[in-house]
Amino acid sequence: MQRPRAARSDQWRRAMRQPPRANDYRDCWCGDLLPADAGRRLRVAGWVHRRRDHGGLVFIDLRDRSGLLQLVFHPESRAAHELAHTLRPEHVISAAGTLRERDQENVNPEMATGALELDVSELQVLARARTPPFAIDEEQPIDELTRLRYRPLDLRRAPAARRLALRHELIALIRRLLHERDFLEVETPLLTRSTPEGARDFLVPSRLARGSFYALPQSPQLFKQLLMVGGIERYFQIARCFRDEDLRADRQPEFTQLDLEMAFVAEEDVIEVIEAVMAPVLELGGVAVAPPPWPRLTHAEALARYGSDRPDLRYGMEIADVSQLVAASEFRVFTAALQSGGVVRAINVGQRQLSRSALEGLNDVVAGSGAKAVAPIYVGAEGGAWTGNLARFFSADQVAAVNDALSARAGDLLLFVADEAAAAAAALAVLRAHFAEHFSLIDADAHAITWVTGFPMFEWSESDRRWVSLHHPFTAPALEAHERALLREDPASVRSRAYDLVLDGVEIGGGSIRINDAQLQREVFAAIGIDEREAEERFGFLLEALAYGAPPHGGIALGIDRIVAICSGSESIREVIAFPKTASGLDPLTGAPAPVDAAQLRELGLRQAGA
RNA sequence: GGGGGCGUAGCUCAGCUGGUUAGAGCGCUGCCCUGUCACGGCAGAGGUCGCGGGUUCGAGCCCCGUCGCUCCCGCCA
Repeated sequence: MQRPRAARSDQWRRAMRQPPRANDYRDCWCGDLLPADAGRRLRVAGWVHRRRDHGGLVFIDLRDRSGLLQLVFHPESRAAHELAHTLRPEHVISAAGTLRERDQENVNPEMATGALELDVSELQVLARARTPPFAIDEEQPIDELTRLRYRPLDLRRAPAARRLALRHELIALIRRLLHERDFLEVETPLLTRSTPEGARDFLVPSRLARGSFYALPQSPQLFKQLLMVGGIERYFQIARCFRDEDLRADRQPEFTQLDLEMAFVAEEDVIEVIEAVMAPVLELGGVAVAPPPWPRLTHAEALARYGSDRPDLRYGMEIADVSQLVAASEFRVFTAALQSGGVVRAINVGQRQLSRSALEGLNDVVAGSGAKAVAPIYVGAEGGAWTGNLARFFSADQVAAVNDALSARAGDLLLFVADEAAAAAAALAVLRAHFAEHFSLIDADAHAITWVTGFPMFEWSESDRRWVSLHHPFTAPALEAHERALLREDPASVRSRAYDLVLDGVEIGGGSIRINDAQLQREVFAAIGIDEREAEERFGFLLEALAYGAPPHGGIALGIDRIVAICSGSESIREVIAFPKTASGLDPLTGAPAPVDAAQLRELGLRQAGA
């Protein structure tokens, strides 16, 4: 097998801003030394990155966070030279000597300090290292389980260190920009009470109140609203959030949000702040998006044109609704779907020839979306007439109208889905994503960001047999005071004042204008089946706070992990979290979660069920 | 909860249609080497083929189960 060439450049490492305080270990960083430093007598410390032992001369590449520096051991410095033979990768050493400029022919142009080397006269081994389970000095991909099991070693590798450094830079910028805009960073409790709506809570048993439990927060939502009532006016937090649900590449049981809330604001105020903060953050992260103001799509528009409420705008193939255009056709699949209240929608895949089996395979591609089938039609060369065995069901006028709606040209492949609106949208969204991937339509450097607004306030939950909040129950409805009866009478018609931020088809944040009136909050609770008593019991503290003069307020939460993942080109947010968990919620490093002593359980008043 | 992919040396992988003693590169150990920078040379060690069961004269390979990793659906306001 061809062995991938190890990265030889350590240029990515950021220059350290100031030298370390000189002590017994070191007085300089490795990676920052310049030719002007040649001649200095200095001491460096770090890990043995690589060793090249010639028997006579010994070369060591020494690594610290700032980068690499070559150490040379000459036989003349006998003690150091002898000790140098015993060095192995990842041993921790401190070395003192004279920094020299290398002879011209010995310069390594691929190394930031490649024109320099430290002529070592004194070597101290601070710690020996076992042979690491994988090489630190290569970029070769290692099985993720192994990396997590040995995460401290993995973090020594350049890609992991680079991602953590980027994460820090982005968060530091966020803090600075929000500080400049008069936001206060306020911490909120991690031990709080369980709330009924939303994700499953992680519970923490109470020792002092036996039989009762804290919950880890799914987000600081309620606390930030209380901070608004408390007159903080502009709050933010880099907040850890916890949700006990099944995991994905972009979901961890604990994750980090930029949580933010503002008083006396409407949608535009929150959006303006986020654009002002996130534009420079994305720029620093190397993600080039259009300058603000960023585009807005309504929820309905996003579903109609892209089939998804988090549309990926990096590629075209917009969906067109052709229901009216084919209603009079002879094609029973279409007309039957329309008669039962469904829709016929299509995308134009462009000049693509797919084999018969590939076309049939599309049915499998959309299978998970609930739609039954995909009907492919090719646009022929002659005047846009359709080819294939479905063509005969459509009149020339119908063909022309559909071609027009899809901007179809000769040779284009059109894909139709006839189904209930939601299933059709989902299927076409899957097809868009499938072809974007399959035909490599997405330029690695291309990014597209958009707001999605105008969400429905509620959606019907078939499993719970009730309306549930699409965003959360504290989101304000887009209703005038005299329209409030709609919350009871026609919940489906009510829009909320929520907004999502979508980058490259990933929901990176969402927020809303909140309810600041206790009575309206009660009515919204009632609409989702939380009666007066339950509302008082679970959310009494919120209702009480709202009753004491709550300013109009709203905010947003942005997924820091997802943002850093996109900025660093990571497939999974695990890559941008120092100590992540596996897809089954385990930490291979610590072994968490783990059983506890019976005594610990007793103290908490807990007993294991069964057994 | 459901579906797909993966699991062979410390790491990354190969292993044909089921057939002799399971291989490679890197790493590791020992020796040699004074200008290397993925140093080089010589020699060597290293395997519960994830685990359990089954089929077979014979299983790394086929079947069943199970565990782990991973992706997706459900779920995640």
